[in-house]
Amino acid sequence: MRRVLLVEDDDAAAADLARIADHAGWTLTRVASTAGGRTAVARETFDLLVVDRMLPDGDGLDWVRSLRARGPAVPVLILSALGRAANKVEGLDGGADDYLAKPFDPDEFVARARALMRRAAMPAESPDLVRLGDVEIHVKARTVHRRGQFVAVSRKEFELLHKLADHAGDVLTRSMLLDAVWNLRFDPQTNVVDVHVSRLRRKLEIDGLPNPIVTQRGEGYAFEPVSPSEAKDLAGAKGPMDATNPSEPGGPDATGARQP
Amino acid sequence: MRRVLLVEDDDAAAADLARIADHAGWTLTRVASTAGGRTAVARETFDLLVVDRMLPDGDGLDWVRSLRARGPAVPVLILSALGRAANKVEGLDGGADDYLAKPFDPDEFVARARALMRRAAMPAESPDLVRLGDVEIHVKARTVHRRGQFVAVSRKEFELLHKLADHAGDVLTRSMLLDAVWNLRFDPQTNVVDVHVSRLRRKLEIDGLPNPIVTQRGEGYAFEPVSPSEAKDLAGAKGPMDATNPSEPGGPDATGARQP
DNA sequence: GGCCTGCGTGACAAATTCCGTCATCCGCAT
DNA sequence: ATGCGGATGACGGAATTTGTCACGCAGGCC
Repeated sequence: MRRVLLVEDDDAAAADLARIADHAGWTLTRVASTAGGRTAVARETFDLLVVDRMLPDGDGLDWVRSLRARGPAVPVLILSALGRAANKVEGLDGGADDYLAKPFDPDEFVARARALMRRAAMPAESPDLVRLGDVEIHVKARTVHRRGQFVAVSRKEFELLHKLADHAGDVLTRSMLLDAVWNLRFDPQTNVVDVHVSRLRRKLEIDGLPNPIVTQRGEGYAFEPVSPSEAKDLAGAKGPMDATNPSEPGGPDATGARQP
Repeated sequence: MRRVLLVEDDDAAAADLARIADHAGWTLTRVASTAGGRTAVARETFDLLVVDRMLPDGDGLDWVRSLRARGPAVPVLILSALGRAANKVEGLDGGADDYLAKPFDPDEFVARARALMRRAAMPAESPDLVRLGDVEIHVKARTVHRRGQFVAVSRKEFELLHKLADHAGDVLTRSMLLDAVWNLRFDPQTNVVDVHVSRLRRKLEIDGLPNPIVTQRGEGYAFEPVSPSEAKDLAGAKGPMDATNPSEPGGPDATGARQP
C-alpha cells in the first residue's frame, strides 16, 4: 500500500487527487501548507510527495529544496499551474523528480507517480556492488545477500565467493583457487579448498533452490548464477548441476590438490 | 562526465540532441536501432538511455520492457512523436522513467535528464538503512559507512553505535549503555563502555571532521549527526562538541560506572 | 554390479580477532 | 592548584575463523 503525501491548499483539487489516489490503491494524506508537509514527513514515512507550488505559506518548491539539501529523500512530483518550460526547469533543477503542469491527465499523473515510486525503490547501481543471479556482493563491505537476505560469511569465505563470482560461468580449479585466495603456489596436500567451499555452500543454501556453486567433477568449481525469477518449485530440476561441458579447461591438475 | 546513450534513427533529431548533450557536458553515444542499443549497453555503462519509439527494427519501448524484465537498470527517458497521454502512460508503465513528447523544449529535456540521473544515483531508502548525518548504518548486514567510506566495526562496536544512533541527539548514560549493549544491570566497576566508545570513535574518525560521538562530561555519550554538507574546513569550529546543554537528563549515575 | 577415485562434511586443534580489564596520563571544572 | 572524569595503550582470556584429518558417500568407469 503506497503512502502518498499531498501538499495542496485548493480543496477541489485535493478532492480530485484523493479520488485518483484511492482509485490507484494508494493511501493519501493531505495537508494544505509546507508547514503541514514538514510535520507529516517528520511523523510518517511516505512513498511519494505530491506538492503544489503556490501555497498559503510560500512556494512548495522552496520546501523541496530544503528536503534535498538534507540528503537523499522520498521522490517528489510537483503539480502546478506554473506550467511553462522555464517553471519546469526551475522545479526539476530545484530537486523535484517530476513536474506536471495543471491541468493534467489523471492517467498520466498516475503513470508518472508509479514510475517515480518504482525508480525510488530500485537499488542504486554501484561499482562496489556485484549482482549475479540472486546473489549480491558488496565488495568493500564484504557482505553478501541472497534474495535480499543477508548471508554472514567470514573473510576467507567472502574472498572465495568473490573470486568464483568474478569468473562466473567458468570452472576454477583447486590450484587456481589456492593461488587466488590462499596465495599458495603449491599443493598443500589437504582438502582446504573443498572444506571452505562446503562451508560457503551451506551459508548460501536456500531450501528448494539450486546452490550457485557447482562442482565440475575432476576439474573444480564454478559459480552459476541462479535467476531471481527462478521459483522454488523448480528445485527438482537438477539439470544445470549435471553439466558435463566445462566452459574452461581445468585440466587434470584439479585432482592434484587432493590428499592422496 | 555523464554518459548518455541515444537510440534515434532520425539523423537531424540525433544531431540536435548531440548538440544539446554536448552543451550539457555529457558524452553522447548514438545508435539508430534497438539492436545497436543492445550492443552498446552490453559494451559500456551509461548514466541515461534516451530512446525513440519508432525505430527501424521495432518499438524502442519493447526494448525498454526487456531491460526492465532483467532487473534494476539505467534510467530511461523516452522521446517520441507518439505524444498523447495514452502513449505516455504506456511508456511509463512499460518501464520508462520519463516520457517527453516531440517536439520538446531543450531546456526541459536537459532538466528532466538531470533529475533522472540524480535520482538514479541516490541510494534506495530501506527500513534496513539508518542514515544520520554522514553516517549510514545497515542494520542487518551490520555494516557502517561514513561519507560513503566503509568502516570496519566489530560486533560490539556496531551494537554500541546502533544504540547511540537510535537515540541520536540524546545523552545515553553509561548504565543505559551497559544495559542496552552489554545486558548488565549492575556496574561492573570497570571502564568497558569508555574503552569501546574510544575504539568506535577512532574507527569513525575522519581527519578534519567532527566525530559524531560526543561526550557529555559527567553524564554520558550522544550521537550528534554531522551534516553531509559540512566541509572539512570547518573542523576548527569545536562549538558543537562543547555543548553543555544535554537534551536528556543523564543524572549523576553516569559516573557510577567508573572504576573508583 | 563392483571397484576406485573424487567429493562433502563432521570434528578437532591452531591461529586470529574480539572483548574486557587495568593502569596511566591528559583534560576539564572548581 | 587540585581532584575528578575521560581517553587510550597494553595485556590476557574468550570467541571466532581457519586449516587439517578422516571417513563415508557419490559418481564414473570397466
